[in-house]
Amino acid sequence: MTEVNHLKATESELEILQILWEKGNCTVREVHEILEKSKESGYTTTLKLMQIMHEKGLVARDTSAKTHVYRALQNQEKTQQHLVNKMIDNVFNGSAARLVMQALGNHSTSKDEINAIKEYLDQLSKK
Amino acid sequence: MTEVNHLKATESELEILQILWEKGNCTVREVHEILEKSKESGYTTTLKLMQIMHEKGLVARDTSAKTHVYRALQNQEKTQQHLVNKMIDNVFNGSAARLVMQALGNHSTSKDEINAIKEYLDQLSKK
DNA sequence: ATTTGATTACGAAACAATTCGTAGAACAAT
DNA sequence: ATTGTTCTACGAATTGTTTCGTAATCAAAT
Repeated sequence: MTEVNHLKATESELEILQILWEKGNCTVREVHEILEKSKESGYTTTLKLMQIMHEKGLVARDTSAKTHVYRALQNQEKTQQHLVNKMIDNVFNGSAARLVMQALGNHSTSKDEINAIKEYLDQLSKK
Repeated sequence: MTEVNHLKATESELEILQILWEKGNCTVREVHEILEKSKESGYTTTLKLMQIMHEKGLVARDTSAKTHVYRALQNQEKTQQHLVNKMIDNVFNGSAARLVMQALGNHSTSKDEINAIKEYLDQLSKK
């Protein structure tokens, strides 16, 4: 268990990681433009956040050109896993099943999604 | 849609709500003793937190005796729902299924739990 | 070459959350 | 009634996060 990771990202940092995971490589401006859609905040705020993330080792950046290019260093799955586990412990008293049902209950899920999950469960059962 | 709720609890406040949900009515000391097991912090810290939660309307308290007794005012399911939805949006790009699989993958789930979820899925399918 | 515009760097303000120390009230035990 | 213990109240320090203003740098356009 080499815990290389476990720099916990803040709420805002997660939003940015999110974008980097999806887009791959981004400039500050690109990130900022996406952020702007759902948020009110200035460009230098985004910049600062990404600089801090770099200090913390959450992202890497290429500074060879004037405009720096960032990419996520945190692994998406690991981060998701970590957050989900935390949530199960903190909010669902350790019951993954409860969280699952809660998640499926409201967040109207398509038949395809439901089937995908069923298959997944079958595989799990076999072990 | 009477939004009575939606005072968002902080991380620490959630831990306390958790305990109150499980135990029902608690004194500060009871809460603190449980908290202590997983956390390093003083009694007055817990007290202060619970006082703040009272100000915010997250908990009610009975002050008729010297030692006050607290209980949660936030509804557990609603709070869970809210947090899960937020997580699906923020961290799983809107896919509940992804969260579910992530949740089940690592957090070693018992056969009983898996079966419970399957049944639940069957019910969902029928609609 | 000068202006204009976009970029980074960075300090510091503003805000939020957590932690604790200390004082005083309540009460039980002596 | 005095002492010791447990409790609440509350201010204030500490720590963490987010926000922005300003200066410096660079490059493109005039």
